[in-house]
Amino acid sequence: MRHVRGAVVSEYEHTCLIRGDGGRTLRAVLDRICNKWTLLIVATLDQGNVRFTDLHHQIPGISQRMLTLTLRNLERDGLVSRTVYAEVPPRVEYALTAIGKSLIPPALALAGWAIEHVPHIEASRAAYQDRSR
Amino acid sequence: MRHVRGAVVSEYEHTCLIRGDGGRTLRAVLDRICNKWTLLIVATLDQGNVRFTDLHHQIPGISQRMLTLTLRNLERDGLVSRTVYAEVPPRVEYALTAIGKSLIPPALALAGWAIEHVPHIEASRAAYQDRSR
DNA sequence: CAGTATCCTTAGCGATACTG
DNA sequence: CAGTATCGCTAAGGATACTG
Repeated sequence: MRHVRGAVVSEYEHTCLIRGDGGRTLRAVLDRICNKWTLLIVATLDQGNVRFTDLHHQIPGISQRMLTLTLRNLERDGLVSRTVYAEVPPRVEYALTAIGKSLIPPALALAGWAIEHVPHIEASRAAYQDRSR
Repeated sequence: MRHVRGAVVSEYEHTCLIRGDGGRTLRAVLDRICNKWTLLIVATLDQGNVRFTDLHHQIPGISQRMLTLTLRNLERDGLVSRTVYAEVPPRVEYALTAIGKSLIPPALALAGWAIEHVPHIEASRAAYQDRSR
């Protein structure tokens, strides 16, 4: 319960965090986060410094192209740091920044919700299919 | 704390919630949630029963088409209920189901993160732009 | 009021091949 | 090792017009 201009406001008002500016702030995040590989990469980088090839091996199914692109976006947004070592053969290590790390708890909240509810959602989808036949 | 091949492993192991099945469960949710309108609609429906036209007015910028499509998907996944009243003119009310409501806390976690970090992220993007000029 | 139907553009992604 | 470059597909979404 919260108070706004003296009135007691029920829980639903919290959702103004979501609807706030017409959803623009939330969407700014969703647009960066909700692509196919970002959260997987962030979760993988949570173990510390990781090299390009290690990421490639630890994330099944990702192509070099998408790994590079997603890492560039994460670097550009300041969630991931990229360190190049002047060696031969070249070595590049990626790591989460403080902001990158701070993304993990909310991501875990979503993952927890997923694990809890996805089975029911899939059942619901299947039932919906049957109805329209 | 857990041990892997004799080494002590810290918190990062929590992220197996995300990486678990190669990220399939999490992606099943992200795929439904991360489109442009879903979370906005869910947040708007948190106020209770809402009619189609009310949703249309309360969500700035959404087209009839996308409102219908997104609502259908939410209904199909069991997050939203749809009630048709046999009246003239027609009346249709949408509401969150229990599962739909349960999505709000994780969504708020993400929205909170967004509000806290998006300014810094945008600054980082701008700086990145400048560097490549 | 509460939708459908149609057309169209763009962004995301995969596959493949090549390189400093 | 750590990437680029190019091509091609598909799905998301917007604009507009129509309807039981």
